[in-house]
Amino acid sequence: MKYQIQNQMNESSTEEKKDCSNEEQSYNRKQKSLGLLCSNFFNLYDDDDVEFLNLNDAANRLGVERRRMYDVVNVFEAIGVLVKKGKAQYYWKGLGGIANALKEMKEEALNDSFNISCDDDGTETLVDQQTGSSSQENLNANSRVEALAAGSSLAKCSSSSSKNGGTRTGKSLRQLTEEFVKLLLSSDGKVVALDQAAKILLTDANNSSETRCNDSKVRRLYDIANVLSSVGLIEKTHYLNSGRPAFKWLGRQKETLPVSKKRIFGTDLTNMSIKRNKTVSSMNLNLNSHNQEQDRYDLAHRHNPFGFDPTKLPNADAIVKKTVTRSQAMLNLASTHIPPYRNQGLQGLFAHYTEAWGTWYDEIGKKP
DNA sequence: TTTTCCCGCCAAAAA
DNA sequence: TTTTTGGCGGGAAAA
Repeated sequence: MKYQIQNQMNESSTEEKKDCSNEEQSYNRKQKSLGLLCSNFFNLYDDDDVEFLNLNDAANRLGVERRRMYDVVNVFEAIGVLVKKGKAQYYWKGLGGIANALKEMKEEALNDSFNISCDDDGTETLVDQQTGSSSQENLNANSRVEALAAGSSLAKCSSSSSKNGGTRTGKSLRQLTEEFVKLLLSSDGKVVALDQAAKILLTDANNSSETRCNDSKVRRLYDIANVLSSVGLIEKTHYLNSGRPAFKWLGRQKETLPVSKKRIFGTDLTNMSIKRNKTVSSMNLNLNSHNQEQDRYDLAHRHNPFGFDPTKLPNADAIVKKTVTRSQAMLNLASTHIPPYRNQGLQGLFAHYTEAWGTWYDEIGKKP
């Protein structure tokens, strides 16, 4: 997924660099997506050396307005990727911070009154943890999730709690993210439909006629889902055989992927600053700020999916030789051991990495 | 047509 | 007061 997004952006950004000098640029919503922003965020900061980041700096480097950073940052905070340290200052925990956050959220979710469990024979059981009784029944997913909502603290807190103690009405994106994650954790790996999640998380017990309000807040669920999906915690799917959008919890599967610590598969880190209904000529594009050094960097990296050109490094021959030997070993490993990813996208991603590495290896091997 | 979700207004909160 | 934060919903792209 990460690769697809990066690559998609890379292709489009390259195209745009070709075109923007003399043609009107059409708006492409995918280039501005929160998911892409998240991927770029990780590519930019998910490095062992990064401890703190400044929101303004991040916005500049990622080429987005600061408002969009808040959308991402709040979700990242909820899942433990970031910790706010001060005004526009955040401590970067990265993927490593997700485990603890999930552990805490799982514990909180388990403390809810109802939980969905699955017996050895696959029969789903709705358990009332307060009475200890259980009733096996052929509950469909809707009724089970609704029952979960009725008995869980999710429903209770959704109507009244305000984690930040603020007086703003509604629920913060961070809070909504936490509750969404808890709901998914409670789903025990089962698919949760978007509208069900909305019903559970967004229904206000104090206001029974908030359909319009919830319509608005469903947008927030889309935002959250896109970020979580980008990080690899959830997978977007469809609910049963209907076309309704739904989400499946993947957990931290993505951490098994070869996540690069360097900028990869792209020459641009920024989301394109092309706005709806506007053309490039009217925009103050970050692309225009590319200096010659940046262009050289882009050129050097354009066909190198691994973010560096070993032939330009000191003692390049030795390094290339070492790299080639290592890459051959990795290729051998990859060809004999393909991780059994549950999700086809990840399987495909692994295959794509292998293929990309092989192609690059061949090119490097041909260099004199 | 409906679904998805980017965009930016503007008010609350913080400095 | 100014600046930062982020709720919110319009409306356009995508399906």
